[in-house]
Amino acid sequence: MAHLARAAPAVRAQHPARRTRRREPTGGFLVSHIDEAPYRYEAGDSAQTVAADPRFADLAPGAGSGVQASVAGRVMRLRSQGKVTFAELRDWTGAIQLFADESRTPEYRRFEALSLGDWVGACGEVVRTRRGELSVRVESWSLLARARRDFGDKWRGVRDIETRHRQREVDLWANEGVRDTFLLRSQVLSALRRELEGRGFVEVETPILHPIASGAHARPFVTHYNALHADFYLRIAIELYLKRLIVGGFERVFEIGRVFRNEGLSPRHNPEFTMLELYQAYADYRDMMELVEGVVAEVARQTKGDTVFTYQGRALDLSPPWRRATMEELVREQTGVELTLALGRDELARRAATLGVDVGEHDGAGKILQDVYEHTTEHALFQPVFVTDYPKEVSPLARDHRTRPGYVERFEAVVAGRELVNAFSELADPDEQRARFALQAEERAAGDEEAMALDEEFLRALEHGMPPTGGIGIGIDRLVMLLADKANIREVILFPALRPLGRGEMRAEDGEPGDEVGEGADEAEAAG
RNA sequence: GCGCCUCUAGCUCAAUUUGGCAGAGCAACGGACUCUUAAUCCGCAGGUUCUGGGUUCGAGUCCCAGGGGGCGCACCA
Repeated sequence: MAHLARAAPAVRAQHPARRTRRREPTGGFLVSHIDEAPYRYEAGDSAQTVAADPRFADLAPGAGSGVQASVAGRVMRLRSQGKVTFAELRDWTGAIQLFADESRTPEYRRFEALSLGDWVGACGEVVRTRRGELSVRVESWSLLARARRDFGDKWRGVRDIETRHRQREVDLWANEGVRDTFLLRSQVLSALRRELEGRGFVEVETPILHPIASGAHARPFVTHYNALHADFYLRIAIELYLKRLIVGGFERVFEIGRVFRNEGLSPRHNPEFTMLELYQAYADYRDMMELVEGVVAEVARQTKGDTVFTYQGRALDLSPPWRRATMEELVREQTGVELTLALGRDELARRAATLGVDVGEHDGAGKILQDVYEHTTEHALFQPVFVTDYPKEVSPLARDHRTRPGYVERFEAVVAGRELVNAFSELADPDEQRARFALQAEERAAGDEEAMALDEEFLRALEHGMPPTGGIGIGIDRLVMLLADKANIREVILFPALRPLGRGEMRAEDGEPGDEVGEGADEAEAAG
């Protein structure tokens, strides 16, 4: 409270707004017949279709094509040269130059006075300038919208990371490659759906507001449903509802959606992130491995053109089959230390300590094994690997391993040192599942706030009978990071979570035009 | 939550190691120019140096507290 009072927004707002003030040019041609801010504009061509049109490929410098084109976009470069002006117009597809000259362009002086960032629609003959640049000669034009703020340095764009993430709309225009990253993200989602549908999977949508947040180890966000006088939770996983659909007869089902976990931010964690969860009846975790490596490789092929590419300077090969190794094999490989549940809790704790891994008082053998793996080994696994056979203790939803007591049939696919996929042969026995939840309740009682909550409706569903089922969860943001070669998750999320700006800061930046005395007249006139 | 780093004009950055009048490029604004490609040239303007205290004759610079951001740790399947 104290710091809010000190922000004194009213005082700060009296200072001149920091935004770049753009005024109507005062050259004596304020009365205009140029259509400004029309309700619609029909551009028959895109920058790309004009630039790539074979009819213009051999157009000689200084020659006209006799073909009319009509384009719309933002003015991103402007070079005025007396009685001719060149403008680079950028639209979704690319860029095309506009060429205006005093003799042909209506209200040429007004065109010349455009600002960078203005939205313009223009049409005219496609010509090649004397210097060889393919251009649309402006024979009519509209000012579709004005830019009253600029996009930063013409050459270097906007470097400030905070601005880039808070004002993504600016980042998208100011910095090269940003749009491509998000376009790639869209293509990845699209390819995933295509691949899954091609394998007979059906996409569904289950609730995001959950009365009980379960299905993962995580703390939820809490919200309140007024009509029901009840607290609800934003989902931390999609799992339990999807398995109920398997019970309901959806044999191959998936959902791509946002899940929410109330935890810290990091270059690899955003509190809301996109998860793909998928369940397949009659399948086990080995089937899931084949599915994962097949689908991920295919998505890479469709979006990157290859399953081999560089990630953060290192060659990464996603071609199937991926290596399969147990957690214990990998730990031994990495540390030289033999760890197995058969050693017992105390011996495991001793060996963990020699590896510099802290062991909690309540940690069981399984938790210790997992901690050692995560602290010593996971980050070192760069090429894709299926890490298999997790301790039962840390896997309350996975089915007992068919041959190894104390373990479950679970794997994580690790790529570039990070978990990309978590999957298992699903536990289907309702009594066993209830017992697993009971163990989780004990852990919760012992202080583990992330221990999984018991979901009675899910247990009832299992009592109706769930066939053998394989299931997987894929972190979509991390998959996109890999394919887009980004080290920070915020680079692949359009609007990542950031601390909200204080009221004072917004106020100061959005000062009313009136607080600059003497300039209001120009703006008022221009509006008429 | 803890530690380290960081915050200067709309944007990108300067501001001698060791405190001495806060600058440049870009864009913006006014103007010149009939073929530009980060055009060029002339002119003009632009600042609570994140905020609040303190030390000092003097603070962008040093100290304390707070805020935003980055990275690491913790947390986190």
